[in-house]
Amino acid sequence: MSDSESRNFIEALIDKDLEEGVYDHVHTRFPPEPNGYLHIGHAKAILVNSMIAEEYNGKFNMRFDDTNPTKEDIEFVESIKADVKWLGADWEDRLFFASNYFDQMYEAAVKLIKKGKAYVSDLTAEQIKEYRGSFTEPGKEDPSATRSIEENLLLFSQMKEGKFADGEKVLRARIDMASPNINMRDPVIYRVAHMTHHNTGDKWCIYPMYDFAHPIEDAIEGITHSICTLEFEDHRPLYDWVVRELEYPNPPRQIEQAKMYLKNVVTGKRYIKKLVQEGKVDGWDDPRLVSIAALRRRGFTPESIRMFVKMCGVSKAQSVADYAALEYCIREDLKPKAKRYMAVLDPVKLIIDNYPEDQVEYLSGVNNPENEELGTREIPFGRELYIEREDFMEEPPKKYFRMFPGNEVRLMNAYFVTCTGCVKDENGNVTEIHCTYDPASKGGNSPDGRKVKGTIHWVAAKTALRAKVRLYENLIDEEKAEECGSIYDEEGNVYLNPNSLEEKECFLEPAFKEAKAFDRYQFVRQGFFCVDCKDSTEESLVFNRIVSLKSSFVLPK
RNA sequence: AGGGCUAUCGCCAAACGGUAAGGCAACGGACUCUGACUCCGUCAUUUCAAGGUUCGAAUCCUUGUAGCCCUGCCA
Repeated sequence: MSDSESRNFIEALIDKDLEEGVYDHVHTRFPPEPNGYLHIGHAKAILVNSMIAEEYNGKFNMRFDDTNPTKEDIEFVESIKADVKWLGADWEDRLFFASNYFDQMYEAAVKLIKKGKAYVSDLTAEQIKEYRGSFTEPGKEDPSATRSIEENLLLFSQMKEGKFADGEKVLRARIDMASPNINMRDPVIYRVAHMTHHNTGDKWCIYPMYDFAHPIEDAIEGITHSICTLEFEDHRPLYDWVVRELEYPNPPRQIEQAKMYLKNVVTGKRYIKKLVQEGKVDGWDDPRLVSIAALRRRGFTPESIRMFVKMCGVSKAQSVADYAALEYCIREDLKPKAKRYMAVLDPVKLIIDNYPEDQVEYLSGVNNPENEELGTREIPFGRELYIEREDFMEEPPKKYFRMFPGNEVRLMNAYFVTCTGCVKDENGNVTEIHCTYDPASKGGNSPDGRKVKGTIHWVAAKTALRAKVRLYENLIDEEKAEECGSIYDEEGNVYLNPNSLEEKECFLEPAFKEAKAFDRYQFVRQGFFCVDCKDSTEESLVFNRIVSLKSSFVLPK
């Protein structure tokens, strides 16, 4: 995942493990709980795990950590699988569910009880909390802790058999009620929950807690390096305790890395849910969001997200990545892949006065000058065209080299034209621009070798296709955020400008007739666009702007 | 008795006692049938702070400071 000179801390740890013979191979996993949609933050977890496996010629597992039926839903399993697959993380035939290990987990709990390392507690949730102590005070011994092994075994099997109501009994690990690490103060490892599980149905009414279940899942699957996020650092002693007490031969090692955050972007389920419910966004895959589904619909490629994750790197320092870095990655990826077609987003008519009235001719255009494999296409040309309103100025500032009266420019792939003037309505708005063309400059070059400084794009009026484009604005100018009605999170960070979706009617060249969902194009000087797979129909295309190009000519004040 | 973790350019991030990589962003300039792209150049005498050890410190020691996480029968 990076060059040999520059190893991140995870690679350094793995290198050391391999060198010292702690492990002789590498096996990682991505263990989501199926309780929501995946977002850009998960992409890091997925890709760091899978890329490490690839790098070390190891294996990568997909595993649903479904140990709490109260929060999970089968609905999410398929969407998570689809997203992980789309990102290119390959679990081959290793798709697992923690719930399939419930028998082994039960046996593991019995083993702990037999070792005197676990006991059934009669305390209520409130009492357990009270007995746990606080940051500055040690906890108190659970009165149930003195029960005999036989009694514990009996009680635990009764828990399993459904003899107790939810919350009536729990199984606790016996560790250290005075530990400065609160996770070690006899953590609950099994609770009673009479609930139908999406995978095991009504077979179980007791379910293992994360801290107990996770190390067992890893150990069963032969995971070597269990990569998780920083907030689990305090849980590592417990993770190690579990695999040690259960006497697994080659226990996995937990490694914690920082989460990935993006500036001015929401990943919190709570916030997104609210946006969806209030109708502020179109759903979990609204292109303004950063769920994997939204990024895909917006037009981001899996390659670009992989590039982004690599670029951001791995460390333990809490950090917030710049959205600009993600945009760089998609531009970089699409540059050689996207066909560069012409589209006019803000049209104004251009009339070539010396071009024959009813003539239509076809001109050849290269689809991507940087990638010949993308071929060429025929573009119809005629007397009346549409050009971008911003490509004409009656009184141009210095260094403006597009169209203005008296100036000659190139119509891309077509002819040199010289602007002769414009027609305005009673309000002074330009309604028509006039010019003359040089028939000798067909194809975009003049035989006499004269140069023009400007090249502009165009679409022939008669054959133009109409479509809808959406221009998203997700990089928020913090100063203007308030006036555009932005939504803030609890800490006051801007995370969505609800007005940032601007829809425009635009004109396209006829070649777009072939456009399909997920086709990506570069509209000359307008950035990269993707055909929206959700909203496009046979008759009407809808494009989402994936990312804009860097700023072009900006009018001087 | 509180514990754990982190601090290197606007944003990521290397450097593991031998004299501060790289990428993004930004800014100059060249080139151009996309004012994009590409190219070339600039961008940390200094690593949260203050002391100390050393010929030599971002790296070791001391004392501070700041941020994040932990008192679910969530993961």
